[in-house]
Amino acid sequence: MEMPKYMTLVTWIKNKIEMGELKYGEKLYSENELGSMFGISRQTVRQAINILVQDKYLESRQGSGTYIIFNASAKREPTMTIGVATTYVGAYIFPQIIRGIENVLTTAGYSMQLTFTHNKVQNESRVLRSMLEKGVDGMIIEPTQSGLPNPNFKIYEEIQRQRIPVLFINSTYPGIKIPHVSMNDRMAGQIAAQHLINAGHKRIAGIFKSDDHQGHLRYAGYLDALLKAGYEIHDENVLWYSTEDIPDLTQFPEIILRRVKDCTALICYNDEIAMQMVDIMKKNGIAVPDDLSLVSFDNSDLAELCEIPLTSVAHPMNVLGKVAAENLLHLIQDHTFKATVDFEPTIVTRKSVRTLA
Amino acid sequence: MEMPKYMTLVTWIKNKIEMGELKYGEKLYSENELGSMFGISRQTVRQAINILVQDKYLESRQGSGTYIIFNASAKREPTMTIGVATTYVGAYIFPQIIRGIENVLTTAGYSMQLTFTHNKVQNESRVLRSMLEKGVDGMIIEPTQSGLPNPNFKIYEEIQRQRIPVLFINSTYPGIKIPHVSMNDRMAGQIAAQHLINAGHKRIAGIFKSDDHQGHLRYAGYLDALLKAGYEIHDENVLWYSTEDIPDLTQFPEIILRRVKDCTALICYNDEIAMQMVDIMKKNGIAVPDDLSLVSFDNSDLAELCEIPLTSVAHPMNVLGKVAAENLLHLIQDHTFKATVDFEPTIVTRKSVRTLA
DNA sequence: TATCAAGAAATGTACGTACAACTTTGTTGA
DNA sequence: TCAACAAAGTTGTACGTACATTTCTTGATA
Repeated sequence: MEMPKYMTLVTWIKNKIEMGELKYGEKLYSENELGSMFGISRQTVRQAINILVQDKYLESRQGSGTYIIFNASAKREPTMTIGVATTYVGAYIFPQIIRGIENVLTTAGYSMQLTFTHNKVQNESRVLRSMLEKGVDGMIIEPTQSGLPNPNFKIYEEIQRQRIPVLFINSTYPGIKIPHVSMNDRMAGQIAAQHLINAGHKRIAGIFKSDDHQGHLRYAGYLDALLKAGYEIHDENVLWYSTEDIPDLTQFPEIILRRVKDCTALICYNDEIAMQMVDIMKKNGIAVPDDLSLVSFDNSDLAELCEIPLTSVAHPMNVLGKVAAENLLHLIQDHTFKATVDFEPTIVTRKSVRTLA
Repeated sequence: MEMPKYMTLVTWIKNKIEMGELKYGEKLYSENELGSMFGISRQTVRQAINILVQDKYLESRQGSGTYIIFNASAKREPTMTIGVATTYVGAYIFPQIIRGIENVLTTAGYSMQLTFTHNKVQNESRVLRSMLEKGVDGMIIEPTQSGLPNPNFKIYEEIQRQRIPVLFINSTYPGIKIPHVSMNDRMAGQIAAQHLINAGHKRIAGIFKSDDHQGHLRYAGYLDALLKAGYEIHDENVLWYSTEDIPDLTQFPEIILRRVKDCTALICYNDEIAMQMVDIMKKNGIAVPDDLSLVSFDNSDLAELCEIPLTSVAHPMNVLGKVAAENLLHLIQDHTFKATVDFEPTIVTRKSVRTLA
């Protein structure tokens, strides 16, 4: 005999549950019914049901019947662990965000299971599966490659099916219904450009990240401001880069110099890029801010410590982490909680922008 | 009927095991034997045995018999989770260390449960207890307040009793037998002082952290070098500070200025402090390095980004994290593995030291 | 002495019966 | 209308039998 009769019944019932044909709380067929349905004895049916009760798929109530319970989610006892996955950690704004999250979680008695995706979708996939397997009470995820279509959406479906609360930070995947806590990046882009326009700049170049949704939004905001001011858009002044190119950006200064030609200002995707730009400009005899004004994003330590302190649109950083963690805890309590927050950006003025006459 | 027959058999067997009358690996009576011993049918015996198999007391092997195995508590199954507790995360060298650890753990299929103690022993206590409760396969701990006697040693005893591998990073508690992976701080202190001595400096001040064992060691190395060179030690040139004072150090410049009086050089506990010193000196008309040479520790980003780039003794950072994680995984495999590593420090020369004529 | 095969012994699967304990539901009676 | 009761339905306990599958032992054979 290949598979014991009770085993075929086990898999049959499991399938029914996982396909959603038998839902949470519903009553299963009675032992006698199943017996006659499958042409097996009641004892054999009981054997199958016992296994599923052990695996927390079913629950038997004497005198009443056998009921379906969610195997992993609804009946799972809390692990008091929250899975957190950010793209990077090395430095920059990430440690601040993580600190914000950790503070809240620890205070609430949770612990944080932290992983980094290095902005690779395969890693995101692996991380999410691992969290599902370990059984976390909730997840805070910084989406990877959010500018591109997301291949992990099947996993997100499974997570939602298991009713595990998830919150995105910094970005989202367009078209996925998961709450997010981030800076309003479009408004941030708009503010950055507007700041330069107010300072009298008319021809403004931009460097944006192509594989992040954030990059797209900041670019959109940049366009908003230019269009509102009635200035022309020049495609040749916009440089898109993807994550893999970052280390090389300083290696090819001519590409950048070509973009900023005729421009009096440049908007950089983040402080890190802006700092590299300061370096490139210095080496090529372009003075910042006298010849070229710079505005960047995130207002990290780098903006302060840069040779020419950078005017930068402030990222909430540890406040964002704090709010994300708090909202996730709310979500765990109440699955209908509206957890999405868009932080209003503010700009911090330093010395990298020159006001034109 | 008060208690079902199969239940009385369950408790009887459980008792036999817990009383030590049936030991690990031994064979239980056969189902038929138990049946006749208790005057019950084989089916009923099987019901009892099934329960004990589920509870990990017994293990049935077809054709052979039923055997006693360690019950759940003694035979804890791996959680594939490593608890990591560092003091801070906000920035500085910590993200690098954490990245190093995370990389190794993730590659090996483990996940990292990360917490921060903020260098408070109460937090360390809470964190360790939580890890014990959650059940981690190993721990990487950065000791808090390692300069002071450790009040958590009871917990460390319990951890060792449960044979959970632990590894300290960056520091240790003197007198506790737990392996550690850190920089050789005494040698680092010695190298820092020697570098200044070689540059012709004779009167060298120092700022050290009093509540870290690291601080004590770096101070000891500083003394080593001065004594070896035959220079006098001046207590009034050494400033000790504790963690709580850090934000205030720039608030009381006169305390620092008093210490560096008559000195041509200053050794700072870390880059963060050194950077504050640069600030204070600038505000008080003391030029670095012309009037005062500075050497610091850790060789973090700050050393590079500082107004006056700092000569600093290099901290291995992410290599340290990597090695710590690797050694902990070794320890999990083999509890006798010698996991202690002292990294040999090297000094990175920048512009904060002036060579005296 | 070593090898192999048969048989004994153990657990695994499957069916059957009987009754106990409990829950649900519908009916009866005050 | 409500409470008590009865009946039906469901799972829980317990016994029995039969045969399958696997492991271990033993004895015969080369």
